[in-house]
Amino acid sequence: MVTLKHLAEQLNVSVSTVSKALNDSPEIGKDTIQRVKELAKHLNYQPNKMALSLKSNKTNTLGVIIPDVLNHFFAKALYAIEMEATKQGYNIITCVSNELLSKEENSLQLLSNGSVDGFIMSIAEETQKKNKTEHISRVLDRGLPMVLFDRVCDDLECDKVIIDDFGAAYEATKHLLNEGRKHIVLISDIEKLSVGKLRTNGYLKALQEDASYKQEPVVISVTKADDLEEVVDHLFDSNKNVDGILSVDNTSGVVALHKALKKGYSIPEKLSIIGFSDENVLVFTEPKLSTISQHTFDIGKASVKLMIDRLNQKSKTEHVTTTIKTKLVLRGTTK
Amino acid sequence: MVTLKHLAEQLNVSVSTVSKALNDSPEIGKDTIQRVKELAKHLNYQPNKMALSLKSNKTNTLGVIIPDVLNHFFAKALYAIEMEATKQGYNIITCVSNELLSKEENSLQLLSNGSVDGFIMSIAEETQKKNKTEHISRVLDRGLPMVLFDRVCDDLECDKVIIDDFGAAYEATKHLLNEGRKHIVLISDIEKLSVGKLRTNGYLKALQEDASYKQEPVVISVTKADDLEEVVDHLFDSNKNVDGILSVDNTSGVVALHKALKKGYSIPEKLSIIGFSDENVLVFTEPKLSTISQHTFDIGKASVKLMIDRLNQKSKTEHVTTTIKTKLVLRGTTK
DNA sequence: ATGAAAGCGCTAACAC
DNA sequence: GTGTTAGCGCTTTCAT
Repeated sequence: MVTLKHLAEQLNVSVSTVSKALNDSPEIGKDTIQRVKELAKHLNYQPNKMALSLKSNKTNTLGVIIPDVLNHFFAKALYAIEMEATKQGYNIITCVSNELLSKEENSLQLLSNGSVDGFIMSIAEETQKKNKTEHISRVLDRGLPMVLFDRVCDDLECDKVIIDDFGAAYEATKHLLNEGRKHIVLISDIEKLSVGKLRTNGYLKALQEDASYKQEPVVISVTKADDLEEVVDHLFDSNKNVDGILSVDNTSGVVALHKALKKGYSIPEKLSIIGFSDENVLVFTEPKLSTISQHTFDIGKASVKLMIDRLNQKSKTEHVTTTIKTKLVLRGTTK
Repeated sequence: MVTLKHLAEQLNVSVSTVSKALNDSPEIGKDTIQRVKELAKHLNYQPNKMALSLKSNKTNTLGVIIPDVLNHFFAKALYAIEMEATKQGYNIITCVSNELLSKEENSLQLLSNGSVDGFIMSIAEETQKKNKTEHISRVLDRGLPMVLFDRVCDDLECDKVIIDDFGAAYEATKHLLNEGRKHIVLISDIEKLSVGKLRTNGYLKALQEDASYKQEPVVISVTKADDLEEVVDHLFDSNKNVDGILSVDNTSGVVALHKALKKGYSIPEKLSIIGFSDENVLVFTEPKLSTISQHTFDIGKASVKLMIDRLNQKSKTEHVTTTIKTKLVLRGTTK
């Protein structure tokens, strides 16, 4: 690795002269600057990142902790975060909590030693279930900024990026109601998560507000351990006259569509389906699934922006929560 | 941030004493060690990562560059890499090349300044098409080790993790032949990639070796710009008597299955389909898609192991190529 | 216009 | 058993 010292020796000047020259200091003569820069380029000199960080106490690196890369939502958020961070001159260190509290604690702990300037994170399922926040507060107390996205925690004082989960589910349910649906079932594999509960509440609220809707709400909660296909099969068996399905997670909408078609439901004539899925599943559906689009890319991007803003201001300002708009995109599975 | 200096001042000893005590040096008295460790724990002391790295010239961080996080194969590889790296005490800095040569060059350049101890990477599509390798050689020349996985380049002298792409496709084609299939079509959206070419060659070889197979091979190459569903529709229109489909990429097998069912093919009686897809798509298929399992998790894990081995040995040994076994998993879309 | 020296936080060879 | 010192690569204040 080429260092300032090497350049200095070769040019018979001091290290500090080289440093200043490379930083275009007005103290240094034009010709010297020229000579230094030429050699630096020629030798492909790169300022050592660690030395820079040690000196400046800034790493230009963000810690990103997501619950699951195999979940397309988080993969896309990660993608957006990486894009935007790169654009802003930041690297990202990625950790996957695997929905586990212990891994989340561990990652936070390990990266809080000057490895990163701040964290962008979405809370693990286990953490939300157990409602643990000390490991996060500890980070905050150390003065490391944190942006929470999607799965947040109201008790924590930090910047957040969310969508209007309640409103999105409410609106989707309203749409089904307006289609004249009389037996709308909600299916969710995220009932234990903050976002899942909000979405369910949106669904319940919409039904409740509709005086002409007589049916009891039906919430089908699937866990990771369950066989999703079996649960969906059972849904159709035990709700013979279902005419609307709202899936508030990534995959169950697609599965419901497949199963419904197989059972001979005519879609969307007899049955409407709306999912929370990403566009990536559309290629696997026919008719195309109507979805609530979360604008995942915007969520990731906004998280980085919030973080950079926070890092760039010395004075502690109020924490902000950005809400990304969702959009109900009607396709082939709704009227 | 708590430093050795803080501890030293509070305890009225020197910084080096504190350092040695925390590292259990035999030079230091038992009681001193005790006192130091207690205070360190109490103050939640964490050794500064940057100082450590600067001193030791090791970062305990790996640079991971993948072409596309939204591709489930790479997401899973990333997951495995993160898991194994964490297990071995390494962090990973993730960059997404987005299949672009320029981003790949950029990431490599930016992280070659002492940010990472080595790189684990899979080559971008554009890079493979243009057959550029200078940016990679430059990294290698600097003495930074690199492990290439999946999409490798034969000209580069470094460790590699691959699967037997040729053999896997060959074996799958053989299976279709043994089923008595007489009109087997290959579909691929990765014809431009090293792995795609190898798989196609495996298919061609198997057909060629079978004297009783009279049909000309049919290779349908899809690009990102094409509408996959349209191409698949066209496949069935222009190959009326197709009775076997080998999809060598992630998604086209699933799409082919859906389209075939819609067109009324009885599967697997009249038509067999084998995909290279990950298990994650199975929930969307009925009957379940038969696939070539790539053991993606093992690929990621092996990459990290190779890297750590390389980092742990001073002497330059021969570069090694690890081949991960694939497995043909027969499910509902084959006889 | 250039250089010497200090210091970021840490380790380790070398005193005492 | 503990302290002093130098040095990792860099920036920056303060001399010259």
